Amino acid sequence: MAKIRSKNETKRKQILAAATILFTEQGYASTSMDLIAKQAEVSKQTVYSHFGSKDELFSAAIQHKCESSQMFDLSSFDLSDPQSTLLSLAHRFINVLTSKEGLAIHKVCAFESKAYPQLSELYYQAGPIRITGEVAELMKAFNQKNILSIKNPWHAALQFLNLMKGELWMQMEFNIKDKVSSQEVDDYLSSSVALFIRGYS
Amino acid sequence: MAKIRSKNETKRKQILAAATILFTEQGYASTSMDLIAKQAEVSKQTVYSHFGSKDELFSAAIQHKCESSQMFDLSSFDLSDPQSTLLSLAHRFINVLTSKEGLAIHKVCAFESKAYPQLSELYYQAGPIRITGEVAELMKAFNQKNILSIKNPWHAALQFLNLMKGELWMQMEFNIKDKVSSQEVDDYLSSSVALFIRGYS
DNA sequence: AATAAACTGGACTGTCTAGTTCATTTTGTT
DNA sequence: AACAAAATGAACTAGACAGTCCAGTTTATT
Repeated sequence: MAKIRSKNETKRKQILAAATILFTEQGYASTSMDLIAKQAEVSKQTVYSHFGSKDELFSAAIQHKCESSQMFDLSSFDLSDPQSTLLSLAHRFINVLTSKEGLAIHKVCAFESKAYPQLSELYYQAGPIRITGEVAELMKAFNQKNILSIKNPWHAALQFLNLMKGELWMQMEFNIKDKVSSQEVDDYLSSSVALFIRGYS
Repeated sequence: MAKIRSKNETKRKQILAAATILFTEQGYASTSMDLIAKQAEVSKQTVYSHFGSKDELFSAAIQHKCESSQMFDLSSFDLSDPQSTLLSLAHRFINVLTSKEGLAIHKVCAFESKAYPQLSELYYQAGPIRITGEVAELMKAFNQKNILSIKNPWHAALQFLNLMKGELWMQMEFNIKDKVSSQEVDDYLSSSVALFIRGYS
């Protein structure tokens, strides 16, 4: 007469959601289990019943975040006009990069990389590496159609993405606000796309 | 009959040194005042006598670090051969960037940028902005001597430095080791310098 | 309806830490 | 030598936090 009841999946999700927000916003050390329980509208005991310890919950939260990260879909890109294609890609990349969520998890994983190497590796693979890989595919396509002359698509993808980051990334990383107009960003991206295309013609 | 005695400057330096190491290695929250005192070989009370609180000590440590950061000296560069000049600059930049110290303070300032905006701004100005400014001067010189055609030296400096960062920076940020041989770094830097020069010829 | 597991809320333990207090010792200055 | 400020070390306060315990309540399954 097994009366096996499964734990409430909804509560698990609530806990994970609250933990993800709090951990990425405040980091591991400054986030208490009491606050997570409160934020998740669940008793502390339930938190411990679903996730055994603070460590486990932190890992689960970061992992969850990495798995649910949506990627670019680059299949619909028009290859014939590299200038506008790369410019629109650049804008989309910058948007993802400088989103509140994207920034927060990046910071936490970088900061806790000593204490949780496996987590930062996970994020690294699910985030930066995956995006670079997709852009590298695009670079390969540009090369195959003789639109650009790219010997090493991986390098080209890294170069492109890093070029686009520019100053904006650091400003976001350091929480420095409103010093650059969107006009300035547009100018920077345009000139960087132009540099990239000239360099690979 | 003033018997004014100044506090021991050596001890102040010891405290600051210990605090800088511990704060950058472990972050603000995970570093205790007791440990700092122990590491500095000084009593806890002396720490509080020199620096009023943990906050003040943290600020002083970051500020100290920013002030003592040594910069590039770009005056000795040979402008006539941009390829080799930029390549050697790239290598020096990468070395500074990926040094243990450089990484540690970068991470802490990024992570604590919400709690200590003035400190992250300080670091931002003393580090990234200062370096970019110096490289921008070099770009201006290249342009004035008609060696490269650079309209916006600041943009060009940002582009150059971000290009050079490439994958290595992220690997260091996330503590991912020994996946890239120095040969691979050399290749990446060479091809990036070439891209930059082709783009600005 | 009966049952057992999931959940709640609150109290509790042990540990850690920022900051204080104080009696004692060291040290620079006159 | 005498003085006073600086430094020590150890104990102390007060609060936070991870994790546990428990008595009572809800809820899914049989």
